[in-house]
Amino acid sequence: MPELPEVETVRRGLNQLTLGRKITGGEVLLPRTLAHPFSLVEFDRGIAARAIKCWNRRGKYLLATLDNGSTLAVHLRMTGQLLWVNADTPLAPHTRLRFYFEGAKELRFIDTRTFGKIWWIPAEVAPERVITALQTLGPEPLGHDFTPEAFYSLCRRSRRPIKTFLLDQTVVAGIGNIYADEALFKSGIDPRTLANELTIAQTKNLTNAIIYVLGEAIDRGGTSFSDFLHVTGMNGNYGAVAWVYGRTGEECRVCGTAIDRVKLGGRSSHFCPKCQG
DNA sequence: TATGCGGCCTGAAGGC
DNA sequence: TGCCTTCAGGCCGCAT
Repeated sequence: MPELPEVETVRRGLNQLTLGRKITGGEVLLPRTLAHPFSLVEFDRGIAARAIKCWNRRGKYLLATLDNGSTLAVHLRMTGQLLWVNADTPLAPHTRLRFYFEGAKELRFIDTRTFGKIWWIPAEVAPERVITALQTLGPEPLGHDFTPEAFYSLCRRSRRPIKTFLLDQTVVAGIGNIYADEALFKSGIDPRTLANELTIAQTKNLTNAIIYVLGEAIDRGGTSFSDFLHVTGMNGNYGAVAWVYGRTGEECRVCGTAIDRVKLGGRSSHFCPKCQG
């Protein structure tokens, strides 16, 4: 599922391929994919004849600024993919939305489980007013605001298991199940540990581990655990080096102990009972 | 206010 | 072989 590294990889790809390109129109194949506006006509009118100035990222949100100041936003959720293809490329199953571009190119939104969302927001409306979750997003983990001190201060106020805490996008933006497990392994912390029971040293280790695993995954072009594809259709390759995620029963790469799995907040957590004891 | 949990959704995998 | 159940998980809304 796309987390920060995958979304960042997609953003970089989109900036290479679509910048300055003019959208000629769109087609919404699954109406519930469109979160805003509700009217398909208004959406089509909003994006038509607009060029893409740049793609930015906030947490797991992709935000494109168009040449008239309006915003095109995309959240891939679990299985969403953006693919840049020639217009004559056969339509893949689960294609939910198509953006037509000059030069017989298309940007297609493909989403098996249909959780993904797309917004078009006019220039006179702040994106945060429509996508209200943007108002409460926590700091970017690879930004200057994400410090061990600030993170420790937040941890002190929560009695949730640290794994559940990390998945809260208001705490830190962009972390999902995969990288939460990986960062907790890297810092030697049991995912069931209550956030407010972490020591200063542990929160510092965890902060550094989050920054490390996210940075490494971006360098490798995102994970290939599940449905993630680069905009050109290439797989990322982080999955080959995962420490614990998706490795239940397999030997820990450090100590050889079998990787264990527990449910926390309805989500699977993978960990090494010895290294994270 | 903080926390937990169900629902949404579809394909894959496992059990019978 | 075919059917049924379970599982995967990001986010939202509701209940406690």
